[in-house]
Amino acid sequence: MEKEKEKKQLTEIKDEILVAALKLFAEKGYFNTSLTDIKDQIGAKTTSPITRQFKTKQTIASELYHVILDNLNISIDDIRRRNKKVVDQLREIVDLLFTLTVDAPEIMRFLLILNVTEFLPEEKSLYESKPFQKIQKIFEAGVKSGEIRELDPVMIYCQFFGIIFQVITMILNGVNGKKISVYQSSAWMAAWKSIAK
Amino acid sequence: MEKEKEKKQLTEIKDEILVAALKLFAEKGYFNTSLTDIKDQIGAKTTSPITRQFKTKQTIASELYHVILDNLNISIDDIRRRNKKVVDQLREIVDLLFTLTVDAPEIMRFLLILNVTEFLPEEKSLYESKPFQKIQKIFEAGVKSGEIRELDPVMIYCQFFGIIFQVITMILNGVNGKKISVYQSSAWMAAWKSIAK
DNA sequence: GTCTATACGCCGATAGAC
DNA sequence: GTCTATCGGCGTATAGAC
Repeated sequence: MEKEKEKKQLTEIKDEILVAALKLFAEKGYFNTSLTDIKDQIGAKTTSPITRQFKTKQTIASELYHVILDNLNISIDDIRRRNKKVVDQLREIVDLLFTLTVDAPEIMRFLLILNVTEFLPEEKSLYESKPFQKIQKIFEAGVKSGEIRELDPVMIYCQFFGIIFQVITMILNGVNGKKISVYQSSAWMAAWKSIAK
Repeated sequence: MEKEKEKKQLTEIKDEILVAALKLFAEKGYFNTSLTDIKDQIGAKTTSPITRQFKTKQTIASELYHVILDNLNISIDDIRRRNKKVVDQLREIVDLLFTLTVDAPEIMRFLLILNVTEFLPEEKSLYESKPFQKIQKIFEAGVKSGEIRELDPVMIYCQFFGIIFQVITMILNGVNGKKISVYQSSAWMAAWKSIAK
């Protein structure tokens, strides 16, 4: 049996910090969250463990953003591999986003509600990020295959994700209406219908 | 001839501060803007004129938010008065929002891109604000009159403004595509079509 | 790898002369 | 109503002992 370690592994503590930071950023925003808050959240006595792993507070947010986008990217690759038709791919992507909204709202708050460019000026916007560029390739394929109408690419993105993101934002801000699953299918239908041939 | 005043009027300086703050908030965000920045923007030597008119920095943002919403509210009343059909009212509201996007992008950035609740936790979200509650009354009337489909009220809002806001956000972030007027009419058509009977 | 202690800067806000 | 001067506080980040 492995002896219980008091001092945590590097990767372990790093993840712990990222999770804590994500939670706080999503709750209060980046600027309203201090390193002291993060320190309290992980139950440390000082901010040393944090500043050791990450040079600056910005680095935490930056790594967080990358981890989230990378995971999204992997999921989208998986979805593309498993589904042939564009409509099925998009449907699964929407399902994924709503699942995240319910199971990990912090992630969706970070992506949709926080203005990431305000504290990470170097980073690309969501629209220009790898996973969402990939999704725009899917739109393109859909236009070619005749599943999607021949609209301006920017408009396709805006119509589809405008609706999806607005509904998710509502849920994140706590609309007191129907069940989430109802909004999910309504959102999907409206978003798809707005671009489908 | 009136003698040139060195000391500015109260309301005059107040407006000047609000305009300066709006510009900087929209550019860099609330937290990246210091009172010193605002002071420089209005060409004062110290922050005294600012802290005299507004007790705190938050107050500036708060008054700004109210002024913007009040003006929007007035415009919407005017639009409702001048147009009978719901479709015409909504069309004019969309025109107004796009006009603001071109002529006063700071205002739209403040409303759509900044996360207002992060620095004004007491204030209502855009969705719950007076002018947008009023617009939801218009949606309601449209459903009654048969111009709009019988959808969930939240979904009507999300479909219509999801598309409109997403397009405006794209423009504010500088999409390098078609002319704005093209996006404007495309956005209107898509948004209206998504809720029209 | 975590602690104590501390430095440093910046910003918001105030007091009082002019 | 604007200036000079200054205070207090917070938050980031660092240095060095354990």
